Amino acid sequence: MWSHLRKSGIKLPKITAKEIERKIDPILRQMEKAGIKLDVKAIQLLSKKLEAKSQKLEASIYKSAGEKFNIASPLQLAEVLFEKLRLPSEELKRTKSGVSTAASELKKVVDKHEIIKPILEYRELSKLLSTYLKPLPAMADKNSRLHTHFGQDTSTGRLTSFEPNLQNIPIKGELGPEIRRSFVAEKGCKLISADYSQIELRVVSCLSGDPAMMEAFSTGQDVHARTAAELFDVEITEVSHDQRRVAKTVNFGVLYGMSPYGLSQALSISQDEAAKYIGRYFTVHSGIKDYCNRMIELARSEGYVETLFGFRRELPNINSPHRQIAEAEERMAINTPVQGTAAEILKLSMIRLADQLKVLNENSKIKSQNYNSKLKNSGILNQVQDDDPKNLKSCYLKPRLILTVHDELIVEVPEEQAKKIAQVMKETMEGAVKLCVPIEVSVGVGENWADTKNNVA
DNA sequence: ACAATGGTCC
DNA sequence: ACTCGGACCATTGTA
Repeated sequence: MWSHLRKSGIKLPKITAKEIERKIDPILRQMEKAGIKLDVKAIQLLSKKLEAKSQKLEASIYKSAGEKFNIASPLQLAEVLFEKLRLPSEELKRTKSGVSTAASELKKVVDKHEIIKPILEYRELSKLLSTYLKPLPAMADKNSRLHTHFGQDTSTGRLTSFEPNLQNIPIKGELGPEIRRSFVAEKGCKLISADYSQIELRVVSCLSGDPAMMEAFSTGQDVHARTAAELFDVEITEVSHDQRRVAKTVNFGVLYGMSPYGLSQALSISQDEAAKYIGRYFTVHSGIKDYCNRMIELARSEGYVETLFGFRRELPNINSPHRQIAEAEERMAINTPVQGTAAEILKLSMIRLADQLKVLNENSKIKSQNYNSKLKNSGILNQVQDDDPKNLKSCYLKPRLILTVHDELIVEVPEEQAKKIAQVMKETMEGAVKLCVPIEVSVGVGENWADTKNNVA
């Protein structure tokens, strides 16, 4: 499907999607076994703090409402807000059971009543408490490590994480970093996080061959700023925060097969205005537009689309007479090759990195003698990671992959090796595939997951 | 046990 | 009326 790209500066490892799946499997099992350490004390402290705050909010909500009710029930909440308190609901979305109480809707009436703000805040805290703060400590093993399970059966080739899902740990807001601070490195070790910068946009620029977008990446521009410059017809240096935000949303929208409605919702603007942006975007980026049309046509005639490495997704309903069903699959036809190829690049980099780490371990000058003294000094003989206590020596202070979050890899390494391995990760990931544009990876080292984001290695 | 609703991540 | 890709999980409320 992509053989025509071979002449466009792209160079691919001789490997198929199936082989990638086969090779990634033992790596995933090793990562599951290794797990990631949770600072149980810290997370329980945070939990207590937020619980107290949550109760105060609860009381304040009951007071504003003039009655007690179940805030977690959309049904009861809607009744209180839109019947008892008579808040205007005309502008808000409906669900099957009545007016939607989704945060995106409640925000529209936040100025109409004092009760809305505490509700939104209460919701946020409830979410964090019930999904992360309370359950995670209970799932940690005797060494405080969390062992997720990685799944490989998705429609685009992405990996999943479950029981617990460690791919949706909060990062946004004030509390996100607080929570991520509880994901820590073992004593004497560091976490290194390396993530691909705008990998999906780079992939689509390459799959489409769109000259403007390729140029943006090839010359190291801020791609969202550039898009903003194009959309608003200003110099790239004169782009405002807001213009860049809009452009960023449009860029993401492209990957999802955006419609004027979807974009209007995402940006809280009118559909007309959204349609203007889309029109302008596709005028400047006709290569992207052609890509979208090509994928839809391909799916219509062949019944499937493929990623760069040949992962196939069937789209049996793309010729459905039901517009809504057909259009949904059209968006999949656009998105799957992009998301799927990005996933393959990440998996390829995992395979390469696992090899690199193995070599590094075998050549390591830190031999068993040093291990022994290190172990004694650090006093952690009884809290290391491997299931088999007899293997303690060989696995402590051994760099290993422990987590992946779609465009990010996290390893845990002895601190004295952190700098070196951070560099290895960056090079390995950036060189995993040669696209027609450069691939950039940012790396950070820290004692915990949050700190890896502040520290450029 | 299951659908609906809502929310977290990339 | 509906509408932007891919996941997992908690809670409510009904069957």
